[in-house]
Amino acid sequence: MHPQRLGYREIAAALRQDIRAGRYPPASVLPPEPELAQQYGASRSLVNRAMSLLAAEGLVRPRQGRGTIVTWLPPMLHSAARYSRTTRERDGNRGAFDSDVKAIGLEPQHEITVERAVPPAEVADALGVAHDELCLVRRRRLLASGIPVRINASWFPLEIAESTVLEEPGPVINGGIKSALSNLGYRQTTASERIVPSRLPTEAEASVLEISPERSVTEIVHVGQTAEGRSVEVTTTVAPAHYLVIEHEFPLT
Amino acid sequence: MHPQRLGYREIAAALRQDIRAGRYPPASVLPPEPELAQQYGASRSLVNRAMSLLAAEGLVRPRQGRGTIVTWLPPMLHSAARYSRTTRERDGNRGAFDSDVKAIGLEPQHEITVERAVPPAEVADALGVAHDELCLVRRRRLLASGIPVRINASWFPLEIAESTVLEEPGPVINGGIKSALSNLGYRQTTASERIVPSRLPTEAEASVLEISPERSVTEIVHVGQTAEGRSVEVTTTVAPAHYLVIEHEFPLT
DNA sequence: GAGTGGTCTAGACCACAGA
DNA sequence: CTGTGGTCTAGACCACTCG
Repeated sequence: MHPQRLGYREIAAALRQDIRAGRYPPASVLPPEPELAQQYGASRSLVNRAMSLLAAEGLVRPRQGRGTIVTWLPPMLHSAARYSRTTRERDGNRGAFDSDVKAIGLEPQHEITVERAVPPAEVADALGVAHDELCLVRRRRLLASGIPVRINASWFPLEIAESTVLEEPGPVINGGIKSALSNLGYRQTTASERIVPSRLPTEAEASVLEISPERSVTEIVHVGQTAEGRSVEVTTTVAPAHYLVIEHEFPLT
Repeated sequence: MHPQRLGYREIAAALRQDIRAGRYPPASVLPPEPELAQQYGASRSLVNRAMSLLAAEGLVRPRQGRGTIVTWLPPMLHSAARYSRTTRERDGNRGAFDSDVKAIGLEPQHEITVERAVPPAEVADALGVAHDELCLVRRRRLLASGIPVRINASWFPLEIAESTVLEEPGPVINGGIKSALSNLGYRQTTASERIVPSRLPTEAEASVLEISPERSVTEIVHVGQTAEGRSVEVTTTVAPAHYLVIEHEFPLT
């Protein structure tokens, strides 16, 4: 099949190209490693090492006993402007996510849970609540044909969110979270974001996103404030690195 | 030395901890792989695989014949607010970078080149010039004790920058680029940025940043515009992923 | 049970840097 | 020349999934 002996980087490159070219579509299963080894005239160890590269890049997700699933999603999903401020505020990206995923022939899925919990210290500080204070948290997990693409957690002080529309379970809040908060008398006028482009996932994140522990993630922490300077919403986003592109625009003084 | 047999992830974890704890400081050289193999009671193959993990994370840079150099830099350099808008505009981050690097006991270095070149299509489009039009480009490479930390390229239309202070070589432009452009009659009022948190480097980038091809990078494309909507400056930043943290604040409408 | 990926070894050869 | 990391093999055993 392949005339020359290839190195594991070259095997990875070949598979990478096949995947991006659509020869192995997203959510499909790659041929087993022994078969690929034969195709490329290499040992299975070598193919396995090539696979580790692709897994770390996020193109692929090997699972013991089940085979290796293609987790690469074409640029459409990452691409520009969709995650811009206006869209995000309008509907929490739900619509944009759904149409992006459908556009590449996959099935968008949402999992939403609403609960009361003590936020991590970083979030508590941003919200200005005590480290042991219960808050309301709305968690979402977005998937494309079973591939986890992003997780969100939106935190609100109980004082604000208790027994409001925010505490209702269900996939959509009419007009979005910021609109709902505004109706409750907490209109946000400024927001700040901290972006960590790449870090290793926590164990919990790796498990929920179904990625290997060495696959890095991008984290965005969004804090919304009212005109009085009160932080009323902290939303954290964690996605496997490369599933996100971020755009923003700002005035220069 | 180590009672139990460790897996390569565990060996990597042990080394990771040692590095972060300062047992192997930045820019120092790790013990050779055979020695580590003996320490951990494992084969060299295993240690080598652990090293691949650390290299992909960017904690370490193994070089044939020379040994494995620690390239991890403590959070101080990444940490918040330093790369915020105000600082970046003030002095192109030069001061902040120098003091960050010195604070961890390393030597900051800058390499600056100024030349005329045809920009990549993406930059040409952003500047609104033809794809074959010569532009002025100021390139910088920032290093900490020989470890490349970041590369920048600032592009300007020749029409604006020809024979101005922007074309002078040398490390600093008094007051920064935006100030210089303002003095030339091109005051910027808005900027937009596109952030690609994680992607594989081009060959050229991997070479200039001295990273392996599978070590991902973060890219920021910054476009500055005048009140008339003319793009007068495009600055691209590429850094090994995890050397950057980004913060910004914006008004909500 | 059969087939998948996950891990590991022992040893080998190579490319490169430096004394 | 020696010692470094880079690559590769052949084979082994394990853990997991599914029929």
